[in-house]
Amino acid sequence: MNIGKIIKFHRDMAGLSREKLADLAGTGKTVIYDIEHGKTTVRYEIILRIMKVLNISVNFQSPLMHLMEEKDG
Amino acid sequence: MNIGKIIKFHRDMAGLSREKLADLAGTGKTVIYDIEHGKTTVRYEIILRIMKVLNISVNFQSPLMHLMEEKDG
DNA sequence: TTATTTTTGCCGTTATAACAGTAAAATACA
DNA sequence: TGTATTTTACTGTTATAACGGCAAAAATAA
Repeated sequence: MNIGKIIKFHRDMAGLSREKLADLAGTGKTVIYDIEHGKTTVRYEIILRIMKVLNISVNFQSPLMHLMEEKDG
Repeated sequence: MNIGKIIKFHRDMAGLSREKLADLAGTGKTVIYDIEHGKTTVRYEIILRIMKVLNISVNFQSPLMHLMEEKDG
C-alpha cells in the first residue's frame, strides 16, 4: 500500500500545499515531502495526523480482530 | 484506534513473547514494549512489519480513495 | 518447596527522523 | 516580457526513537 501516493493524491484534491498540510497536521513540511517520496521510516503518529487532516481513516483487519473486547466510548 | 492493544492481543494469541515477535519483525524488543504501552511516536515501517508478522492488514479509507488510479500487480 | 528458564520492564547510548532554512523551480499577475 | 508569490527539493543540525543490556517478575520444571 503506497501511502505516499495516497497522501499526495488527497493533498492535491484538497488543494493544499505541503507547507499548508504540514501546518494543519502540526508537523514540518519536510516530512510530507519525505513520505510522498516513498519514505516509510517516519513516525506513525505523524502519519495519523496527516491522515486525519485529509479525512482518511486507518483501519486494521485480521481474522482474530472480532475476538477483541472493545469498549466503545 | 488503540494499536497497542491490537498488537498485544494478537501477540498473545500467537503465543509469542515480545522478543520473539521483535525477532520475526526484524526489530528490537523495546519498541514492542513501547507500542503496547501506548507510544505512537514509533516508526511507521516498524508498525507495518509487526502487523505483517501478526497477519494484520492495514487499510486506508476515504471518500476519494476510489478515484485514485490503482495499478494492480 | 527450590532451581531453571522465560518474559517483562526500564534505562542509557547511539543512530536517525524531524525540523528550519534556503536555493531552485514553478506559478501568478501586471 | 519582468516581478512577485508560491511551491518544491534538498541539506545540516538537533531532538528523539530504537536498540542492547540488565534486573525484576513470572512461569515452568524437578
